[in-house]
Amino acid sequence: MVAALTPLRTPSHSWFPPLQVAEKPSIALSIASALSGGRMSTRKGSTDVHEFDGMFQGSYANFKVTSAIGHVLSVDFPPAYQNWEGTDPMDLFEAPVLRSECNQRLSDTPAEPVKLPNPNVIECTGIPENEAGRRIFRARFSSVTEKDILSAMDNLVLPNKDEALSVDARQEIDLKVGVAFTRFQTRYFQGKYGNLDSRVISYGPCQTPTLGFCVQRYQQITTFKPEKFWSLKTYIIKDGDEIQLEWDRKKLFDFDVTVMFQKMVASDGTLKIADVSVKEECKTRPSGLNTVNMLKVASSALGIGPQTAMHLAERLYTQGFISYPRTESTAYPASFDFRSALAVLVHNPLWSNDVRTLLDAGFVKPRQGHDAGDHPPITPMRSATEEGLGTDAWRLYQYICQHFIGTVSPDCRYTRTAIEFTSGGETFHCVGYQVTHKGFTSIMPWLAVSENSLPAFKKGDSVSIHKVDIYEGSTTPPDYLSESELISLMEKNGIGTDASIPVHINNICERELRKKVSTDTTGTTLIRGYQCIDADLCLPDIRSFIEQQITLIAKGKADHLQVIQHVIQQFMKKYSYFVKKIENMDALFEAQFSPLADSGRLLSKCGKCGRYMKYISTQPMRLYCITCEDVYYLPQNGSIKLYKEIICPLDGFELLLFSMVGPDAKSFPLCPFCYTNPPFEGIDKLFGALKIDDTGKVGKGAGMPCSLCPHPTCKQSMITQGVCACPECSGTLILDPVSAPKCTGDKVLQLNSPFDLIASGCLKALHSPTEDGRLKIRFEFKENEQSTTQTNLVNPNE
DNA sequence: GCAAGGTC
Repeated sequence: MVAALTPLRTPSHSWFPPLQVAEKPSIALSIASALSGGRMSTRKGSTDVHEFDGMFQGSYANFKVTSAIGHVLSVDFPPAYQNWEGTDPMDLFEAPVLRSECNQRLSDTPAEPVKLPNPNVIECTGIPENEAGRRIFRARFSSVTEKDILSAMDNLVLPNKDEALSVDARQEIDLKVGVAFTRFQTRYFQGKYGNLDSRVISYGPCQTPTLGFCVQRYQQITTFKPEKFWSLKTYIIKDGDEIQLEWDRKKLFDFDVTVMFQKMVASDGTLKIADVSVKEECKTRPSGLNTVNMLKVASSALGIGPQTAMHLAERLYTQGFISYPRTESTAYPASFDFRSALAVLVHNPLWSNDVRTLLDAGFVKPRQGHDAGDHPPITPMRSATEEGLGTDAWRLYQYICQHFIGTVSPDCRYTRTAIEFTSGGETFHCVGYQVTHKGFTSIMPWLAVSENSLPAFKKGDSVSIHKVDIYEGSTTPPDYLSESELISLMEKNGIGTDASIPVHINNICERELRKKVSTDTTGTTLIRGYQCIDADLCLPDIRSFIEQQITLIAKGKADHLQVIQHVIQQFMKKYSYFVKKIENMDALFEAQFSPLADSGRLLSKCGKCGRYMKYISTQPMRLYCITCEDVYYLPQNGSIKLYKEIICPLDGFELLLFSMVGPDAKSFPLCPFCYTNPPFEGIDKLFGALKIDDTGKVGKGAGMPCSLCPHPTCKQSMITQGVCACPECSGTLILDPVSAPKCTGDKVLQLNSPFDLIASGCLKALHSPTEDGRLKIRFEFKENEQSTTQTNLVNPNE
């Protein structure tokens, strides 16, 4: 599972030290500590580099250990496929994909700084593939312990390209499937309904089945039909106490039959004690705490959601209070020092008695759990107080401590006494519990066995019946799916991982797909839609299918390209069937949402039919022409109003003025049609409308406002409004059409697009003419809460 | 604006 990589060059003349690259910083630290016996020096950087001297394959060597930070490469579509308008989602399945660096550079490499990425990491080291003496190994260990790391170093293996290829395949499949379905259904429903009020209607092989679990339970509840049932409750009086006996038949769904049994028992009048059984039973202590179990307890017992719980746990980890919080393992490594771990907790009055007893009288080893080959279970490392941590962090820490102490405490032992009675041919019973050893339940009292003592009964004796009643009850639906139950279902079905489960749950909550209220939501409608078109789309099998296919790649049983092609083809079939049958889902949306024509208010005349369009102000902001049935998307996160009733000379649409929010917000005019359908080919490349960021990725959502338009005569275009080149970027300064000048003689300018303004941090640009005909331009920038100004002198016509 | 999965 965990791997470190050791590229080593040992040609006879040049000698390079072994470099080890772990998958994440926490593991680099563990490896370096284990190999150096804690005697290493650490250089801080984007990723820390730990250095120490030691022996490698029989020679002295200066080791360097560093790490990646999670995945090295992420995957996305090329710019040409980023445009929602111009791309048929179907084409995405066969589109090329680009891999780019996620968020990291290895901070120390023998050659050049890191360029690119399991082979990924190998390429990152910058050592050419055919370099003489390049030797690359993989250290495989099953737990991050000194013993396993040392033995992994003695048993190095060659890197496995198949495993890396299977990860790449999953990325590509998830991207193509998710994005294609998401874009199609978002566009389809946003183009028809005005009150969906969500930016996207997303689909994904993890998030959708997760939502499916919630909706499935919701459906069980709403379609539940309660049924009446009846039961016999028989009472006796023993030693002055009334005792209620349970009927072995529990309940019957037929009243007349229940009455018949009641008469049989009542006419007998006595109960014979048929059996008395006394058994010693035990409730076993927990095994080590892993992430998923911690999240379940946090949600159900502490009321802390998965996302928050993970944040708290990460903070507790970085502050040294607990061990690494992301782990699947519930088994401790054989070498784990429980005594030291316990000793850390001895001074906290809350559990000092329990801990002292365990240290003095002897503790037990935790129950054997599951060893996933990653980090040990989550364990307290340092003593803490509530004041030092804050309430919620403290409650989580307290649970982690109690759980740990529980794991090394004895099992809880109790005596279970069951008495069996017969009367009129019917059998009844009562059960008593008597705890003999509290064991771990004294530190985890919520798991305690509840005691109830029974008077002494002797087999063969008889007692008279005090009364026998009929109890009428009714079956009840299950509760809404709790977060804790959802986590269990996801884990059981292989949906997400310990790291991503909180993210998926958060996604469906944030996108308002899952609500606890008992009303239909977009989420329930979506799932009902999949159910009637292609139920596979919202079932967990969709994830297991992908996982099972890419496992073939990882195990070298199938060619990665063939697997990707096969899986993509399956999804293309599903996609085209879904598109063909979307009206079945639409029938459900129609019943729940209002058509665009009934939403919003009239604003701006359509250039095609001359009638006013509807402005939909719920996100995403857009215009809808009822006559033409066309939708025009607007810039988001701001306000929009009509702009001086000016008509775009290119298409006859009425211009709008968009204003961003905030104190220094900029405004710019736009034509609703041009904005998403730029009239000039290559506009994006010519004028930098689409921002290219540091990673070379094209920014999304930036359309063409008038201030980018190269129309030669229109008063709003860049050509007529442009003043000069911007000294800060490659753009052009444009006269701001609306900002009122604050000082006489000054005019407020803005860069060629509001996106540039934000990108360069420029708040304002004021200009005033100078005597020699040039313009004095003062720029105001804001960085780290500090405002600075810069003044430039320019010739207006250059 | 879109997936999932890593980690900060």
